Amino acid sequence: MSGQSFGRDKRMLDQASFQRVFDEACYRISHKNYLILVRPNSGSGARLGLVIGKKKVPTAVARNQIKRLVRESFRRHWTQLPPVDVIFLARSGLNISASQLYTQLPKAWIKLQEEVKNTGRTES
RNA sequence: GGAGUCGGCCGGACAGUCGCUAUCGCGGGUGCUCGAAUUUUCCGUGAUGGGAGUUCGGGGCCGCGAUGGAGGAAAGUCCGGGCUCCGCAGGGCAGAGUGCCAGGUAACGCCUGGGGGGCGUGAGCCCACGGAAAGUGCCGCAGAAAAUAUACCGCCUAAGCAGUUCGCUGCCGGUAAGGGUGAAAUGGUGCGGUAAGAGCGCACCGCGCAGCUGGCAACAGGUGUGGCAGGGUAAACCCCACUCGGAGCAAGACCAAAUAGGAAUCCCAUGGUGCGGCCCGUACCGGAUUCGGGUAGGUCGCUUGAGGUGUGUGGUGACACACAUCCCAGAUGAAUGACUGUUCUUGACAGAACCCGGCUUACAGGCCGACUCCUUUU
Repeated sequence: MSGQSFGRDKRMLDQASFQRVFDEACYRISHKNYLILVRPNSGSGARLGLVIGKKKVPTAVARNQIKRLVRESFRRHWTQLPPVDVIFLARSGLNISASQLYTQLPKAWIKLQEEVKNTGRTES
């Protein structure tokens, strides 16, 4: 399996997984336009979940674009990430340009990686 | 050349790398799952039994390869169908919708053709376009009066009465021509007529009625006749004609763990516990297998269809028919993308969610065809 792939094992697929992260998120990375919640998982690698509300991003085209950008960025940086569940939440006003979001996200992944390393917490 | 009308089409392109998803093919890659076989083997009971392995086949997963992968509006969810489930003897009422005529269609509030009215020099465009003598309601402001009519400014003084300076004045009246108000004032114009006037009479126009001609019809034309009914509003109630059962793919169908409870059959023990002093009796308490309901979850529904394209035939046309040919998204925490490069005209509105036919709304820019008006040149 290549590190660049983005199969079903790297996505959060059911309600239960989402609820676990919402209930006990260990880390959160906040930005004006989005919020990232993180919780270590027992699996083999990081998994991504997306929450893009219709009220936050009104048009379907914009929602799709944001999802694709975040997924793409996650896919590229997956090898650097510890085994955690990540939820990307859109906040209102996330209608910024595509390239802007794409350049911001790597910083968030690096920050996430360092924070997990420093605290050293893992799934017990 | 300029201005414009109508109809149709396109909605950046190409290459490379890395991804997502569906289908197909290949691969003894597979520690998952289902079924069958088994001369294999292990465990266990009081009894039926329960695993493990091997072989074969299917599915899933994994790898590789090939191919396909958002729209003209996918949108708004405003109409009409298909498809599901529920309801339903038949009829009526209520409610909702539609509303010139004919045709097309599975159906429509859609489309086509025609009629009528309005706008435009024109190509063309627009119309909720049945009924106001069935009834009810409403009609601001202005105006005398907004609907069983009425008389503000006016006009007249013929007839009757009174007065008189014999000019006329007043009363009783007549009238709706003119003015003024308004979106709208009880047909219009002209002539006659009259005291002044008035469909009071006549001509033409308008309107109503009757029959005639053309047309399937809406309607049009012309003939005769009636002096004229009588404001507007029906996207006010209403009347008339026609149409309509309800819910929606979270429809619906199937498979089905774990846990709890239920039913049936078999097995052995005639055992334990409660009631009881004891027997009898009665209630509850095992194991195995099977069955039905059913939750999480999964599968189907799910894309071959009132389908696209081409040709021919019929029709003014919407469209229909025949033949040939093609298969063109099917996701489900929800795919159809990202990056790099080249190029042009620098890319708008915008994302399928059961499927079709419409309507409406949004939209950078571009292409094609037909037609109209103006101007110039030959």
